[in-house]
Amino acid sequence: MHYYKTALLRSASPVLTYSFKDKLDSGTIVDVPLHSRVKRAVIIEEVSKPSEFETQDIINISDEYFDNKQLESAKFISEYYFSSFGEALALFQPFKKDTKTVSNSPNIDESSLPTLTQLQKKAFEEMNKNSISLLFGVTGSGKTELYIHKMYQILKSGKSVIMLMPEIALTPQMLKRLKSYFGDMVDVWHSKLSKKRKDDILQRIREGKIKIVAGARSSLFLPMVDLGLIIVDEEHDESYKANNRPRYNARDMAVWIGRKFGISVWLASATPSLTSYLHYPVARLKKPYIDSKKEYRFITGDTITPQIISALQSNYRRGEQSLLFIPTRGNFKYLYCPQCGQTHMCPFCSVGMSLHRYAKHIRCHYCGYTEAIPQNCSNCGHSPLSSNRIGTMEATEIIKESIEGIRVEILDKDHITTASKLEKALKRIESGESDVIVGTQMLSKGHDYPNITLSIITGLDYILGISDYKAAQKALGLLHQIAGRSGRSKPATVLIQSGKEEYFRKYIKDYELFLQDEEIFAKDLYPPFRKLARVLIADKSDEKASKLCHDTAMRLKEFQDIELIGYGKAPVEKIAGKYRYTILLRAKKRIPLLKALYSIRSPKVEIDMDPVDFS
DNA sequence: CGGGGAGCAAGA
DNA sequence: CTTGCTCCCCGC
Repeated sequence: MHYYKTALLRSASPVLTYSFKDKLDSGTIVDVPLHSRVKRAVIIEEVSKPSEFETQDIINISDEYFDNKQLESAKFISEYYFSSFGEALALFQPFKKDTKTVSNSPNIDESSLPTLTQLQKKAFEEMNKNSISLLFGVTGSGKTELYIHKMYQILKSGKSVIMLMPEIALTPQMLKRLKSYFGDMVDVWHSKLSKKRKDDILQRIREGKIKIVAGARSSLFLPMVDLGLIIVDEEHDESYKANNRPRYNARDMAVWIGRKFGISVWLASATPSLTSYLHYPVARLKKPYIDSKKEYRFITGDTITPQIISALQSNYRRGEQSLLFIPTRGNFKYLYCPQCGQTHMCPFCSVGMSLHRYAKHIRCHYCGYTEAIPQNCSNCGHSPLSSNRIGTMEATEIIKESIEGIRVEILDKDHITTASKLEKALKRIESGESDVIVGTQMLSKGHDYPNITLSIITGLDYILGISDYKAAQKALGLLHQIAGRSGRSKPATVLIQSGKEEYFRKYIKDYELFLQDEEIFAKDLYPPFRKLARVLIADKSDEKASKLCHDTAMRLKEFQDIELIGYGKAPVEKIAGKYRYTILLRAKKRIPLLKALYSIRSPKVEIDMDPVDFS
């Protein structure tokens, strides 16, 4: 009889030991009995007969298995991101035994590939010098052409490609474009595909027929035959971080997998994260494809002002298309100065403090420091401070009331719920059936709107003031991404609603200059110079949660080489009837941080490594 | 995760 | 003392 440690798929339980008459390989997926039910589990390793308990027999051996790379990656995820082995393995799509694979290098005519400009060629060579590198290319500089050339190169060597994109940037446009070069060797992958579609795609991936997958973060775990390249498009995007267990970051995992298994990794963005900018060799791609004229003008106010309406109106009369950006209305309000754009900052964390009007205070989401609601701006003394925010619906109503006959397209999470809705909306925009596009962050991700001649960005000071160390990166990123959506074919105006003209003007033309200043801000405080971890505690009993939070924080306080930034009520105090508390930790090195976190590990606390969401 | 035993409250 | 229900432990 043989004995095996097995991980129960999707289960938070630790690995359990089962027996079987034959020798089994690590990674084999089997059925095991548990509590008189049948569970899917994965063979981890053979062990000697356990003495403390009677083992049960494995019921069935499936023809599916995880390969060694998947096992190793899952092990890392479970250890670094604090999940069970079974939860981490459940991220992966298994291989199937006896699958016949076609491992040919496909026949593509190199001359059919898009021609690269001199600048693109130079960036391409630069990118190929290292196995992991960052393509820092402004919007419209033609990053996709470089992807296509690199994909061709990888395919020619008989290998395959995963291209990660933020879910909502996964447009039919991109797929169509890739298909025009690589035909049915390309397909998509995301969580909303039907079971049938997924099975079909999986089979073709396993057979090696699909050599390029463009997909959301879960695509990283597909059973590609001989993976040679991972592209992470829009690498700065926070949606690469999973917000439930395992709380992995797909961008960071792409790099980990690349390093570990010798797979090339291309990170790419017009507005890269400070972390990637400082960590990886950078290839710059500066000049836009069509270098059209863009004029930046700053306007004041904090809602849809008459100035905005009149700008929209005159652009509409000229028969031109406009774009209006409105920040997503988040869970939190921020007090900011309508005069100078300043938000009240936490003296300890250098992040904006959020407004809790019912509790009559402002609070830092990192350390919990609170102050009475200030009456005057801490920067210029102006009073009163503002916390007004409007949504896409209200903005649309105002526009429609003010400008007769104007056709408005709304692009936000509430209106664009499916891929087909997005496709239809983009079609209406392209064909000129819409005069104004009103939208949230969704506007900034990957879509092209070739005819926009007026972009208006509202509420930028609100973004800059949110309680997040990346607030400035988000605000500047948005400005670059949205401004980059306009003036693709003709001169365009960008109206920026902000009291911080001097600040934003400095960085409009060059995001790299911003990153250099951001580096100074992050030193000694934030990633990549410091590691952050968040502990989340939730319980139906407020007292229990509060006590556990306090006790855990006290235990963490004892550790050397880690810093307890703060602990207490979470910014969102209650979800689904459970009271929420958080602890935020900072450390210079990951090892002492992980050590401390392992000591408090329990089913009652959730650990979030490298958090991006602090709510 | 999820079955089932412990432990406690209401019912007869 | 039975029945019902929640919580928490632990599974192999």
